[in-house]
Amino acid sequence: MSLRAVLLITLKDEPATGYDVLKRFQKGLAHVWNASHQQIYRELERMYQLGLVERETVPQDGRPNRKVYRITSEGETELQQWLETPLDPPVVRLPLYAKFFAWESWPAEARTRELSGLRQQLEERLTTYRAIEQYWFSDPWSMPAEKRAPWHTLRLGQRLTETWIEWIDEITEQEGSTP
Amino acid sequence: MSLRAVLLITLKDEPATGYDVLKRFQKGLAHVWNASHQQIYRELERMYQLGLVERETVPQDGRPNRKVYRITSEGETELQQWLETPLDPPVVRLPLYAKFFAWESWPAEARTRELSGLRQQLEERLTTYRAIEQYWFSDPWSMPAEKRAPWHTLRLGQRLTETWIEWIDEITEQEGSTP
DNA sequence: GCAGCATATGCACATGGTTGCATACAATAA
DNA sequence: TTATTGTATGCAACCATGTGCATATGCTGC
Repeated sequence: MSLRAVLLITLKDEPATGYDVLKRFQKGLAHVWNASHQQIYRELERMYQLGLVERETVPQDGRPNRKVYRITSEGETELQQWLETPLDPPVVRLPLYAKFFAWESWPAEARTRELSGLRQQLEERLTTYRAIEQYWFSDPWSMPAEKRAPWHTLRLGQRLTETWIEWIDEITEQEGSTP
Repeated sequence: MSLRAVLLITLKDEPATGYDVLKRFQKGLAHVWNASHQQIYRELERMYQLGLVERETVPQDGRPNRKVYRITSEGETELQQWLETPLDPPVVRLPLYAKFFAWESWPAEARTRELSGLRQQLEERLTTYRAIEQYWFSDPWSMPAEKRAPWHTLRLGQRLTETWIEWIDEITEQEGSTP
């Protein structure tokens, strides 16, 4: 259901084809949401069947027609409802935790690789976050609240990533994972 | 694949029936991993077909037979391989983020409900974590490393939860979500 | 005496997501 | 010249997970 909501949000902002949405995900929304082109096309078709979006087929020569989707009032209602319904608490299910429970069988060398690899990914993520922040939100408080809102998600992402990194550093120090 | 690994880990620790595993999840592992009884029975059956576990059927009267599963050497190998392969970076896909991107359509009242509800859940989770820590890990450094390992996952859970709470508090202060 | 829970397993269906494959052409780079 | 990338859509199969239902009985508490 959440993918549907995300699609409705982005279509509300501006009508788009499946391909356009894919690009939006890849460009500005990758740290927030992601979906394969398959998932997007399928969901848009379903939403069309349900009347949540309408579409206009724009012919092109030499290429498949562009299907431009636009949110309908039914779609707006659906979105509104979703926004007003509190979300389920997210399920915790981290495979990494499982590895810690198998400590005895987990070779120290593999552990080092795992944790340092993860740490590097997290660092890269942080760099991305910082770049996005500088580019889009260099002065968030001069923005109106609705433009500023996405900045909050970025900030949370940053902090959670930082917490992860601190944790990894502590463990590698304590359990001697750096050989 | 991770559920399979988790099952292998817990079976390695001690042979068990599907039901036993379910109870282990509910008791000691809920904050780490969870799965419905359906998922467990189905996966155990599949693993049996693949030879990763063997089973002994213990008849009982008046009740379905107990099928006690035990890890095989093929299962051990599989687990070993899983432990040695670094995990994929976890996918970020938080529906809450989507709501922030729909700020304009998100009624302040719904936002308050959402965030304060979430905050409460997080507080409860923290309480649970602290209780587990006191009960199982009151003196982690006196434990051998392999017993202490699960404590690290608990610590990470705590810190991430705290980070979330701080973030919520900041937002509600800044954007005035507390009426 | 009966409701509800614990024990113990399982089928069937639905939803959400991934992966592989297919089509078709234009523009750009090697 | 050929290979790759970008535009644009879609089918089919599969994997992971969740939900509802079914079965059968013993034990515990009201």
